[in-house]
Amino acid sequence: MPELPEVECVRRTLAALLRCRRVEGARLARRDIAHGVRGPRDLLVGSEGLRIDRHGKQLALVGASGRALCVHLGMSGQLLWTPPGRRLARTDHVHAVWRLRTGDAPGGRLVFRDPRRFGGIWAYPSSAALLEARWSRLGPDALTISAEELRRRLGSTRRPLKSALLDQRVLAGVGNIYADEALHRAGISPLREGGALSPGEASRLAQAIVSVLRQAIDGGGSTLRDYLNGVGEAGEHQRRHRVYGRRGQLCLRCRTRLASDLIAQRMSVWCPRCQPSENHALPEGCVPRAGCAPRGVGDGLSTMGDREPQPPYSG
DNA sequence: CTTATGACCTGATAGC
DNA sequence: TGCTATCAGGTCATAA
Repeated sequence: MPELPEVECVRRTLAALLRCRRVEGARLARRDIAHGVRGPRDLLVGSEGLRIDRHGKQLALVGASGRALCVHLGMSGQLLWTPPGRRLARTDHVHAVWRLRTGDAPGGRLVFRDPRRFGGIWAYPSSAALLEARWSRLGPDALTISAEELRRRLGSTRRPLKSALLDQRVLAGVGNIYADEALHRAGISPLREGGALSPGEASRLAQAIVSVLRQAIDGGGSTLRDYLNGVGEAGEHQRRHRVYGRRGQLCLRCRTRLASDLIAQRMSVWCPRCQPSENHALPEGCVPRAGCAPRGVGDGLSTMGDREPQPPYSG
């Protein structure tokens, strides 16, 4: 379910809470969603001063002792904190519960819920071990991707761009929603060959990826169905989607009817006019095609915030 | 090696 | 109302 912005919102809403709490106990309701968990310590019981990191769509809870627990929300996962004395909002599909403590007082509970069970948790003796076993296999975090690095990661792949952008080994954090949104903002078709981007196109795409992800984080993420942040709040960014979920409707930039098709088994939506599938070899910095209004003008959507200083995403 | 495909799950919704 | 089919934000193993 959650892509980078949603996972980052979960991280931010939990960071301060976890930093000043200790894990008093943990309960694993389903063993099959947990990996490498042999005892309570693997679930961070006894750990305090928890840090919460993120790479792409994955989270890591790291105790002061160094023990690390990777949490992947998969498609339908939630990591939710509930204050002391409050009952859980939902108890179905709750696979793990951590009982927290603040000094002598109860510190509430942290819950991992995942109806579809595409997510899970992975325990490691250290954050270095987690990095080595999991995060080293991912591409660079999409929130900080540069044009040069994006182009390098795409290499000479013949796959459609959409397909390459969804590959977490190329770039970590982009999923179906933000791939389509970024490609639309960049004016590049999802069908273009991944390895055939010009430096100018790669630059537009990298900027579009970073800015759409930042905007989405500012908007609290996209809540389409059941995404909630770490304290149970829904996001608002779905109201700013320009192509995702709008198949058959008109392009908000040029009023052309949006095209849609399955690419890499995922529904993809794009504007055939703003995002031509042929590379017209335009000079660097050129807006994709005549007839399209300049980006951010006349579409009723502000691009403010695109150039704000980059917020921290770790620690 | 790269790329494509189906499998893994549950729940919401549309259509009959 | 109740049934079935389809679709959904993500990976993973396996096959081509």
